[in-house]
Amino acid sequence: MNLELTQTEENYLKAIFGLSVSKSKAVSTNSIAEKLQTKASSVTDMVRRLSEKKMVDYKKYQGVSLTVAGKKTAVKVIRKHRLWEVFLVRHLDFSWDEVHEIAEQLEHVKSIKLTKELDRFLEFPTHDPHGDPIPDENGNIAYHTDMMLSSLEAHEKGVVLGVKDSSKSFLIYLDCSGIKLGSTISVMSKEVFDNSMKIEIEGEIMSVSQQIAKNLFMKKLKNERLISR
Amino acid sequence: MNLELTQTEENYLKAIFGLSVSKSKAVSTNSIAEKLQTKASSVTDMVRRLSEKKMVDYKKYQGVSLTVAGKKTAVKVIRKHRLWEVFLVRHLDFSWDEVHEIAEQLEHVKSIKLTKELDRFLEFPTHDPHGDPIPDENGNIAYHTDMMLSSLEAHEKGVVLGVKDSSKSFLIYLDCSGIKLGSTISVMSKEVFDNSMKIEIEGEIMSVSQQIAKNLFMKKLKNERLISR
DNA sequence: ATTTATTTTTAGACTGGTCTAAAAATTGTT
DNA sequence: AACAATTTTTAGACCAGTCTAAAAATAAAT
Repeated sequence: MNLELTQTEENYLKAIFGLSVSKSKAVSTNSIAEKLQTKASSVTDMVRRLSEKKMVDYKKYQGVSLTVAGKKTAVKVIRKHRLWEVFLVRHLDFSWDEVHEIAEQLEHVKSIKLTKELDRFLEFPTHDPHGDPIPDENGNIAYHTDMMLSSLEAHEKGVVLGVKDSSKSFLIYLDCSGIKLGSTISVMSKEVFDNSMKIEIEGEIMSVSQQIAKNLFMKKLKNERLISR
Repeated sequence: MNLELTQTEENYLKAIFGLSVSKSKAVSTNSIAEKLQTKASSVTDMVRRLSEKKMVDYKKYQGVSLTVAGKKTAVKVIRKHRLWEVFLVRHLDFSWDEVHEIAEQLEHVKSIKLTKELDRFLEFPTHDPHGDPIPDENGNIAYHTDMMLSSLEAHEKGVVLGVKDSSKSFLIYLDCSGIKLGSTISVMSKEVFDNSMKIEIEGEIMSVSQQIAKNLFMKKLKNERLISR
């Protein structure tokens, strides 16, 4: 058995990692299949291989969870992915909704020195262009425990730190609406019946659905209205 | 049949391209096998596939040659390889003997915009760290027709432009000897019996074998001795 | 608790890429 | 021209990764 991991295997580990963040329990075959756009039977096969390589714990019909080695590998790949995203946006003029698929390829390039030097070149960034934290060399992740836009109340304001859903369509929506990382948003009012919000951003007033508001990480700002009173 | 090329297929095209530069005739199965460290039977299989994809012309027992499409693809991959090498050396503190294997991975990342932006970011370099020319966006390659060190005569001097053999061991040898791109070398004398040369480089005097001298591209400099006469 | 629905796994087949061993074609030598 | 040596191709097998279709296990519903 070859101990080196293929790109596919790394992608499986990443997917399992992503799924096990929210649920602390074992991850189901079907959920992995859905996330990777493949079939459950393929997942079963792969999970068995990863189990032989001691990357996941797996008991038939009981789902999978990452071993320490598996988690370590997944985090390394995520680190590379996010570092490349920073590079693409900062130096190659990509916008944040374009970088994902390219980073998906770059994340599998194998060279410890490469990752290290890239990190240094980028001056040790802590977050990628979507606001997601970049794991450090030892695999530690500084999750930001900030609130979502949806949990801000009327007359409060905050700064956009990142997105939870980083699907292309969502990112494009944000671009079109002029919502960027670092944008300051003031909540004007909240509709009771659908939880949509009227917000003000750089002078513009617009409405966002709860769906949108639930996917924007915000840093709440001291409310100036209170101060000026 | 899938028209997208796999990394392996791209590597075969690159190898065939490399082999057909020197020999204008069709390339032999064995030479490809040797270059790619694989077996002749594997080459036959792959060449048949590439032939179906109209990337090579192939007649049994008659060797292979690239079609226009095949050459175009090969050159694109080489372009990406060399651009990444420039990036690694210039911005990530790699030395020229370390970059090859990483560039072998990066060259397969698929994104037209990526290549374009990388080129711009690097300010449109014309040569990679080994002195090899970087094909332009249209696939044109500016081969330098300069001479080898071995063809310089005693009392002549020149500047190191690049290497022909870019094997790791050779590059390491050059590093240790203090021979760099841009170094000025003066030929002191040539031994008749083994064609080795006594050279002077940055004040140091050393001896290089013909083997070495035949693999260094040089730009001959006007001989100051002649001028001062 | 038995039946039904869902999830998961197996079995078997396909593709891309590789190999070994043997057959076929080409080239070299006398 | 005939034999030997070399090169190239075929045949058959294997691994990684995928699929479909069917079987087995688990979960849900009555």
